[in-house]
Amino acid sequence: MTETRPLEPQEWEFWDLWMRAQRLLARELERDLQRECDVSKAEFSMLVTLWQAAGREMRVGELSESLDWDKSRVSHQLTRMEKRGFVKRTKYGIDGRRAGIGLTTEGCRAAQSAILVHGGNIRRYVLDSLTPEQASVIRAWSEQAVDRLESRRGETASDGAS
Amino acid sequence: MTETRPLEPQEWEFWDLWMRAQRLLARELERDLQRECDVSKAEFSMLVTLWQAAGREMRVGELSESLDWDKSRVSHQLTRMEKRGFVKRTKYGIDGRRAGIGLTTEGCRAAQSAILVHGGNIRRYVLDSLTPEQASVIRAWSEQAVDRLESRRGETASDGAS
DNA sequence: CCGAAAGAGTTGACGTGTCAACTCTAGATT
DNA sequence: AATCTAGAGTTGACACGTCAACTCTTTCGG
Repeated sequence: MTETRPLEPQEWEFWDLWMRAQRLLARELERDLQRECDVSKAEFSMLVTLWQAAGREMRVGELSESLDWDKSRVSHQLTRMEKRGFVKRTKYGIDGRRAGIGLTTEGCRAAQSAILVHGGNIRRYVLDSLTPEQASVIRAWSEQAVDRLESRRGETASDGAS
Repeated sequence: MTETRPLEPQEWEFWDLWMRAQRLLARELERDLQRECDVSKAEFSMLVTLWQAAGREMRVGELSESLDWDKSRVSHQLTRMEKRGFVKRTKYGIDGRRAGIGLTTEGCRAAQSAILVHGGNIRRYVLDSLTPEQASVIRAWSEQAVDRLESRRGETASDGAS
């Protein structure tokens, strides 16, 4: 019933342009982060999340929730970052509970510097060049999109808004 | 040097929201494409590009240019898609020239169906829910960003050796 | 107490993406 | 003509992401 006619050329062009802008921007930001801090985007996300936990150890499940990453993705990333010396898995007590995750000193250092540098890049590449109107439209669109897409996940779950 | 003060909390929040919207949207679109057409995003891009070449064979270099992908990325993707039977590398004549790339019958079929389905999803998930004002602001921002980022590509030449 | 089910985390296989090193040919240099 | 070099394409190593299968502990039902 849903007539699936192909996109009009100008629709494709619009979509293509938009996606290209996102891709180029993401590429530029990630390259700079890598070059200036020797930290990848995935590492950055992980570092920020652990950094925000302010020294407290986090469980894999919390990281997964907070980053909106698959648990297995978190685990793989932790393995890589453990090798790099950014994080450590610390076993819980004798009760056999699984690992808590914490930043190493090296991880803290990297997190601080990366947050500063990356924040600066975001400001320079993006925020500074947005007109107030653009910013407000983009914010509105983002809210709209996130609402729609996140509600889709829990379909039958509680409304969440309390 | 530009003073690199950390982003204000509301700036982070804005950036975070925007990125989350992009991420959720991309995830949703890719999942649907995968589920409905059994075609990944990378495969889709490749299929579309070859499809637009209207049966004509393309060289790896042209694909690389047209997709804005690294040549090695193109080559790896071709290898995978050759295994799936979507594309074939056809050797040029006896002059030893390298491969030309073409869609197989199977590839054509997949391209047609994926373009239809994916286009429909883009329309439903995105285009239909954009107000004209949002669309025009997003288009303007995208143009602005693409201009700035694409012009930057030439000038980041590796200096050092004068 | 024993065993099934549930929850947390890990692992392996594989597709994707990047970087650097490599092969092969063609055209330029001498 | 012999070689050097530039361009095209491939390959291997490794980081990133996803999916399904697995381990281990806790918990719940008999």
